[in-house]
Amino acid sequence: MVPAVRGRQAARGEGHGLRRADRGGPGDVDGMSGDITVLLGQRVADALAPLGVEITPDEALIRPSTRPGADYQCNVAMSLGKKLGRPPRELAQAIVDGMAAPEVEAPEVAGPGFINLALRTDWLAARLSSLDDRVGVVPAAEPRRFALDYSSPNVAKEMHVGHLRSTIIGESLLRLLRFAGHEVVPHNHLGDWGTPFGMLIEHLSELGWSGDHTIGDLNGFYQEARKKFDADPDFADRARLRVVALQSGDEPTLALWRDLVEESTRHFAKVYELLDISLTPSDIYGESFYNPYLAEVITEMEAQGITAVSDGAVCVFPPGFANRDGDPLPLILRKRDGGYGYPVTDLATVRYWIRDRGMTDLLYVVGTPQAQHFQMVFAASRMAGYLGPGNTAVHIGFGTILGEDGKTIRTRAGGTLKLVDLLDEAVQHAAALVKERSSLDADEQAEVARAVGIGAVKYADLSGDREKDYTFTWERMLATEGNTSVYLQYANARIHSILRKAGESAPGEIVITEPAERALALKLAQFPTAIAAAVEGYAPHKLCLYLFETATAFTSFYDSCPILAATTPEPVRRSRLALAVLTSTVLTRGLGLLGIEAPTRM
RNA sequence: GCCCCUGUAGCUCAGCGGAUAGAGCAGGAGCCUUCUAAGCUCUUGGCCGCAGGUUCGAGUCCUGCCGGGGGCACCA
Repeated sequence: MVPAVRGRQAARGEGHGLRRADRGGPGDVDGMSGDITVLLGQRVADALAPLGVEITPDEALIRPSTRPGADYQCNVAMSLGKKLGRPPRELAQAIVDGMAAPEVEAPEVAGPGFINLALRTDWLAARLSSLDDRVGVVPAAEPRRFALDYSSPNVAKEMHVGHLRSTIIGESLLRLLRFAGHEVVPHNHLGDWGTPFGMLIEHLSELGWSGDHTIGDLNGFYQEARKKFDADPDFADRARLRVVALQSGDEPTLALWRDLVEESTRHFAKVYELLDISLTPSDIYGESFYNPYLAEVITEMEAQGITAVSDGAVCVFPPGFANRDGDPLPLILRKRDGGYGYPVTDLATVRYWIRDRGMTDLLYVVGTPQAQHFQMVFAASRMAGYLGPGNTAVHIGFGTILGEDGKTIRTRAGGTLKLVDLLDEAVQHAAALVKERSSLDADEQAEVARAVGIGAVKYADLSGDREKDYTFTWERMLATEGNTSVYLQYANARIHSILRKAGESAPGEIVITEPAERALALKLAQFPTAIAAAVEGYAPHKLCLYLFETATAFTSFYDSCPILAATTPEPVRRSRLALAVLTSTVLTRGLGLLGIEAPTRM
């Protein structure tokens, strides 16, 4: 049985580096914080200090409120009252009495000890007027250095749906973390090494490789090689010799291997371009890259006495992991036959990025089935000292994409769905939708269809909790209503339409009078909170939800607050234009952080 | 057998120990001579899988069951 070429995404924590304390800059205490909940939390903390209670802004338990007349609530008095032995309502009142918060109306104590907080509308307006295109997001005061492993397709195979989520989620995290002020080095952990390459290279060699094949040929090529391997023992023997030749650096073998890698890299680049993914060939750190370090890693771990030989294999047994029989579960570093076990590559990865590249945090965007593997790798890395106390390693797992039948998505014939085919279909669906609705010319429609189709695929992937499976349906994905990228893009396009028609009217000072204006303004001011939530949890869906709420707030505003109508007084028009511009900035920026384009016309 | 993820409206999903659990779709009722109706407004719809526990307070935390998915030594 020949192992398939399987990489990270084939079938496949700890604490993380972003605590709330990392949020916001030094401006937190002087009212310049991007995140209003941090600002309000600081106000409450300041009010508590004279009472001899020290808390962080986070511990003030500021939460958005759904009650009429309140924007936020503070829940700290109940829990704190218990600890201090004071009635919660009394403590809440003491906080209210001692609170100096020019941004809020008079706070009110309610119920068992809630403090209701309403932002002053004029403060809100002034704040929005002061925002630039970062919309209030303050870069991290103490930036981290992240090594981000995502996408990770396999050489000699076309990308398929199994690579989609890692690629999309990873790209969004890359953009989010960088926007939040962190350093991020992406790396593409290609499946480009191991026993299957013996078979592939041997087959390639026998065919007389001319170098002008396409990856489409290579997909079938893989199957041929495999068939041959299973049917012809002589070929199988030659394939095994090729593995040895490859690993010992035989130049003709390596040359063929490089051809495979280069051809695959060209294919990946094409898919990445279509998907608007940042990864380039220089971000490739495939399995082969770590090959030279594997022996050292094993030697080091042996020298530390943390390895054991079991059934002839060199293993590490991180505590707390058991197999079916309840026996300790190993990470196999070196197999009985002398070959390397795949865990050692991941250990070498940890060592390389932390020790050699000086990263502080490691992120792995890999399917949830590999959760245990990563837990064990991280545990072993701690044992070996590759991960220190100041480092974190996080497995960013995600669920499976399901077809409408609830099973893993496949072609009608039952084969693996090629990613390019899927994306082409998305663009085609979008093109049909655009043609039906749009008055743009054909070229513009094609460009919009691309943005809408690709955006829909990405948004569908990003808008739910990433740990859950999700069902892939064109109908829901491309719905023009509801929480979809199309709805967000449309809202943004409408704004641009207004701006084009605004003529000599320019955005001006924001003055809030109407309820719909205030609701929109509040949403816009919460952009930094949404970014912080998405970054802290490595959870792009939190940004999606925020953007959807912002878009609905805008369309309600659009409906009830005419901007360019002749009856709208000039100052109001200028204020509303400013709100519209800011909304567009938020939507464009937000979609951009998800890796989705925001066309100005649709 | 052990471990991980998961169960919230008919459907797809949010929900951070806080007040009466929220959206969208679908269903029902309205709204375009006015900035893109790919839109807006109103509305019906819930034993948050079940049972205990923790506490001022549990969809949220803990324990045990039940259902769904996944993983568990030489493939990667």
